[in-house]
Amino acid sequence: MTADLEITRLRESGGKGFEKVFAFLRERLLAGSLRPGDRLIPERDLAAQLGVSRPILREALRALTVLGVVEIRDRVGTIVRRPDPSVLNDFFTFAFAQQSDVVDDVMQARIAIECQAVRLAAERATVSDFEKLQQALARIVETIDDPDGGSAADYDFHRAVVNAGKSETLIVLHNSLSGILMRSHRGRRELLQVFESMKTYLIEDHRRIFDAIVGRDPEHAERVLREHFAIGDDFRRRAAIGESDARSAS
Amino acid sequence: MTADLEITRLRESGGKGFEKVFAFLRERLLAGSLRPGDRLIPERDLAAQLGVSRPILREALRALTVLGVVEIRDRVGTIVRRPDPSVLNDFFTFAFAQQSDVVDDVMQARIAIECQAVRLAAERATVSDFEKLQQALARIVETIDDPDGGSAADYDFHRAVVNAGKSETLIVLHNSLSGILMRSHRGRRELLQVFESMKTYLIEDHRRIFDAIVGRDPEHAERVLREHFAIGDDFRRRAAIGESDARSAS
DNA sequence: ATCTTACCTTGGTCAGACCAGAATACATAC
DNA sequence: GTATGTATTCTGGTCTGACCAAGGTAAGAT
Repeated sequence: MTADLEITRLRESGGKGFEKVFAFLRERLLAGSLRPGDRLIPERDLAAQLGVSRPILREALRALTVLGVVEIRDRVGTIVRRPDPSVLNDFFTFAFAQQSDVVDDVMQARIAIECQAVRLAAERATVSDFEKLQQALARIVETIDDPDGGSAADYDFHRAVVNAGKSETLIVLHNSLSGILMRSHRGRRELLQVFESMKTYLIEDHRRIFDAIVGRDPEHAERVLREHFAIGDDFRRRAAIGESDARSAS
Repeated sequence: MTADLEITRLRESGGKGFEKVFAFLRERLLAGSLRPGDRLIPERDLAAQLGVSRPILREALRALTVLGVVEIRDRVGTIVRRPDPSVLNDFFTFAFAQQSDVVDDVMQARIAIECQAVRLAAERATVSDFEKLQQALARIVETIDDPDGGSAADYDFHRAVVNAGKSETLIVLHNSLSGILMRSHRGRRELLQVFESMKTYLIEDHRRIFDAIVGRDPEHAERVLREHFAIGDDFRRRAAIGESDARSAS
């Protein structure tokens, strides 16, 4: 069997015990000889077959767990999972925990993702997507005076847009990035009270984005969305320098 | 000390041993009480303080290792690292190992990243970036008849563009995505021999992208880049249906 | 045929031990 | 006084064997 051969090779391959085992399992997972849904053999047996102790084997399994590749179920067994994008969230959380100044940088990535997604959305969105967008739009209008709810509604709309793009990768990335951004500045929305004109901006912009998607116009959709981000950024800039609606009416 | 309080709280907090320890360390890392460069206390002591056995503690440390948050150095100690984007690569590798049909989907994300990056590049690129782009451009011309070298040169140029955008997040994402794409279809470039006209496309397009960046025109830069991707996609489409230059000269 | 119950399996954890090499302290030689 | 070499300590890396609790299962009772 190929399996036995590989195990033999594993035994004499260099590296520490953990590295060996991890590399072995990793290869198996990547090669596809272990597929989602499969249940690994019991830890004791597997450890014996791989020539390591159970604690070491468990280190490797735990490592694969945080990567979302396998799932260790208590008193049941270790089963192979289809990679879950949520682990990305884990990583991003760590990656951007320290410096909060990277928020603007992460925002650039979010803009990138959404601008591409909105193009795809304009091409691929289904009627079902239209409905969801419409609902999200309605919620934005409803919650326009509620900072918390409004923030959620805003996020839901953007998520609906990305979902409508039908790109798994973009959806995954957008989710992770949004997670960071939400954790970072939760109260950012509060400047809504400062700028009365922002309400119109919020409603009108999202409506225009919606229209562009329904109108199947990728170019226009991206342009509007990009403009939307730019204006939002401008609002924040003006809030940062302490401007108010009165003075900014130029 | 706050530390002791937290440890006390940890002892009685629910969850399995591993979860407890992992959550504890995670919190510490995120909160910033453990900063990059710090060395954790020895495993034995830490395990004792946390009220778990060493194997369990090691599971948690190993988990943090694959997340790139800490580094276990043999016979030295466990030190906190600044999160390394390369772990993203690890995840993406697993995530997209099975289905090769997601390649097109990942490509969408790459396009998204690059289009945003090229805009930023047009705004932020330094003279040093110009030089690197120029060099990459020259290499594309040199290696136009060499599939392997040409592919590398192409990649280098695009990477230089993203780097010129000066967004750490975009750079990280682009790296990971490129890694997947390169692993997936390594020989894709071979259709170069089929389409003679592709040579001109390769050289001219990249030159135009370069010019747009130097010209500080974000809009134009993105448009050209997007067009570049579209044409490349078209080449692949035509190759897929077995077309050649002769028939495609319309 | 269905319900109980005892057993076996499996992950979760612990305690203590040994190894090898890095780090450090210390004693010696120059 | 400095430099070199050696002994000790510290630290991660690993193993062994054991115990627990609960899910699964099959034998036994109803």
